[in-house]
Amino acid sequence: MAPLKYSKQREAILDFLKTRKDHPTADMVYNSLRPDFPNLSLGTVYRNLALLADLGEILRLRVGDGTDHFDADVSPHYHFICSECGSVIDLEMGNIDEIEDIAGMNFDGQICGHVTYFYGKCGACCKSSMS
Amino acid sequence: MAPLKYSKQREAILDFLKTRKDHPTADMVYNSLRPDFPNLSLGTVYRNLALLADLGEILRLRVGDGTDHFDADVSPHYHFICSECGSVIDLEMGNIDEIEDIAGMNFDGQICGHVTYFYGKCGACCKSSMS
DNA sequence: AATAATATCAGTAATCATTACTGTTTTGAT
DNA sequence: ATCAAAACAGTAATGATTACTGATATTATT
Repeated sequence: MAPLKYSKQREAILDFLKTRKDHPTADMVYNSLRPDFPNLSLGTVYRNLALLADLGEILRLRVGDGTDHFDADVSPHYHFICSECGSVIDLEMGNIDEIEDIAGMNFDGQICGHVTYFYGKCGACCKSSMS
Repeated sequence: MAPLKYSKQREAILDFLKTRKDHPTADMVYNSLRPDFPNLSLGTVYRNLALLADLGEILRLRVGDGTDHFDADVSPHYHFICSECGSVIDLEMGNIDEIEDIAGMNFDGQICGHVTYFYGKCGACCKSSMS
């Protein structure tokens, strides 16, 4: 209904996200692209991140630190958030979709998805806190 | 270091939360208490909810709808969020703590917690959408 | 019961992430 | 080359939350 037109800003935002494994926020994307796009608008970054997330080309991560993070890896996987440094890290783990079956056992609605974030102290923070 | 003093506003906020199973937001708490506390301040509600959450007397739920919900039931349990009506519903389900072990298998940090929210269509919305 | 110290309050202003608006520029089809 | 509309930059507005300020309430001490 609303044909999508090309924009080099959107392409740059998606390309940038694909080069990163650290799940940047909108503001990080904005600041990283500013050298190449001196008059890029923060609103453009937000609009395109929302659009790409709606299209399913990226993931929007609400990790609970007050600002959304984004991930160009849309394959099913989970995330860990370090309670100390705040970094968001991919987890390599087997699937746990059976938790939806467990959750649905005594529930009269339809469960069709879940989000899970793991918390704790990341490897780097573990090392640096050893005396 | 900072001795806690009694306040009837804080007591009322906690008491109110204990009467509810629908996980109200700060604004809902505020509006529900206004008849009894005509000059209650929204800031007071926010401050006390944050304080109670820090003390572990209530849970802060970041369900992803942009505004935090609160729960006076601090026993371990999970939540379902209806994608249609937005209601937050307690789930009665067995424990799934083994997902932390699964997540930790190929991870070099320490995992000490997780949050999981289940999404879908609640029982009421399922019924009302049947023609 | 009066006093003093300070936690808490009400009311308001400020902050921060995000979204909406407006007039201009780009895109893509004719 | 022309035109409709998608997208833009820049800015204003929104909404949830937090911080500030001077007044009030609570608690311990006299």
